[in-house]
Amino acid sequence: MKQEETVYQYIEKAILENRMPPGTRLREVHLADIFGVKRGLIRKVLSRLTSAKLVDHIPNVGAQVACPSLKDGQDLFATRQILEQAVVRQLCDSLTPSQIGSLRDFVVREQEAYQGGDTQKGVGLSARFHRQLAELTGNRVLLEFLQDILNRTPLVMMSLSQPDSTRACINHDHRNILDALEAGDCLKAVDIMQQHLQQLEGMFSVHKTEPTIDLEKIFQDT
Amino acid sequence: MKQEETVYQYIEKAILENRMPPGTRLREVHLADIFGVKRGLIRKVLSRLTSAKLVDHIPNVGAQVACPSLKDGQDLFATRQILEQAVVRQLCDSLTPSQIGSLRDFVVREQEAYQGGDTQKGVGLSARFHRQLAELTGNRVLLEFLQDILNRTPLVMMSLSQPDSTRACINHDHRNILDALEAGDCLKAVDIMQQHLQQLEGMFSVHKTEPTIDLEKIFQDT
DNA sequence: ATTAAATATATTGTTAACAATAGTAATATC
DNA sequence: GATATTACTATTGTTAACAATATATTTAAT
Repeated sequence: MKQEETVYQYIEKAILENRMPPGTRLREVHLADIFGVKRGLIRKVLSRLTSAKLVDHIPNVGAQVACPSLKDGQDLFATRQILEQAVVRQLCDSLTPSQIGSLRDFVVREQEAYQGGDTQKGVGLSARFHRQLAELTGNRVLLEFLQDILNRTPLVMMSLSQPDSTRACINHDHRNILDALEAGDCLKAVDIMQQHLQQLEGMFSVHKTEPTIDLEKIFQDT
Repeated sequence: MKQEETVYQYIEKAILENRMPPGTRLREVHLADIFGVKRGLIRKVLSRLTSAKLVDHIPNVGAQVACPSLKDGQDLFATRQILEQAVVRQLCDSLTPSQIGSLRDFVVREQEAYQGGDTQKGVGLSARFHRQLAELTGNRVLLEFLQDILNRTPLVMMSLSQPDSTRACINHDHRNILDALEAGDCLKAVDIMQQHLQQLEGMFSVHKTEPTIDLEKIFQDT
């Protein structure tokens, strides 16, 4: 495969899997040495990751793993609600039995991963489930947008939620969504999706408040 | 302003205003000469325009103004329906009188442009109206996605619609949407938006069919 | 001992030269 | 004359050296 693509995916994967916490510096020569490539190539990759909002770039200083704000997370989830509810609504009267079957396979594999203690894999498969739903609409623009959101979500959760919170999709919700879709119960399917995402959002938005370093307050007693 | 940004916006503007038809070759040295900048800078700009899908890039051959397919246009409009209906739904019970006022100013300016024969300006202001609605939701992710769609739309219309078709937003629709929003009639506002976009989409999807160069058919009598 | 200034180092940003590739024209071969 | 081969030109892609900037360290001054 094309070298640039390989390096891009390595770094992207490391960010998505939360192996590099937000704020981690990404030095060009360092990365170039690690992957055995020239600095120019790293530069292109970092530039792409920056426009994907997985990396923050400060001119003349460098790149670091992105640190999404609380508002970023809220806007992300609000938009995700819009898109995923639309996805479910559209799939409700268009899914074939074989498509439902392949979705059920996903859910089973996801459950196995969680039960086997492989949370990392479970989280990945959860995202894949949501992605798969979008893909089945056949709308590539919609898929692209949702993929964008799904990619940014782990950083949001990492930045803003407690480390002990499980951060996983609730598996039975996925199953219930499929049941409702199979039954053609559109309203129910949308409703479960809505609550499902709301619950996920609840995992971070409660815990941390916007880090508005309010200098006023800090120096109020000086 | 930063040189790269300036050049980016010049080229972007030329594409958005349909001054360069889809397929137009964008040669690096040529552009570098025109803007009096180095080739490396042009390269970065073209790369960014490519990920914005305004430019197609063929490895080792070069860049050209993007040629969106019929399916691209359909997916774009389907997603736009989802986003803009959500925007209207959200604004229905949150718009302040002053916000409605500033939106009305937009519509007036748009109408003046069309009546003054400046279709170019009118089309631009139409897009600005839709953008403004999204901006008033305060959701930056949503705005980013809709802006992306609005930017790609002129190329879709150019690629796929008849040259004589007016390609403009119907001005009174905008006014009617505002009226419904002001009256707090959410269902009506959404309905007008839906029809409005459907009408816009109708301007291209009817006219041209996917250019599936079906070699089978061409050589069927040989 | 603290602050300020100067120096050194590390890092990003730019560019000009080179390499690789694709497209085009010219030449040779049948 | 049509086709294949070769040489040429235009264009994109890569790289190593250089420039500019920011950070860290040292030195000097009070």
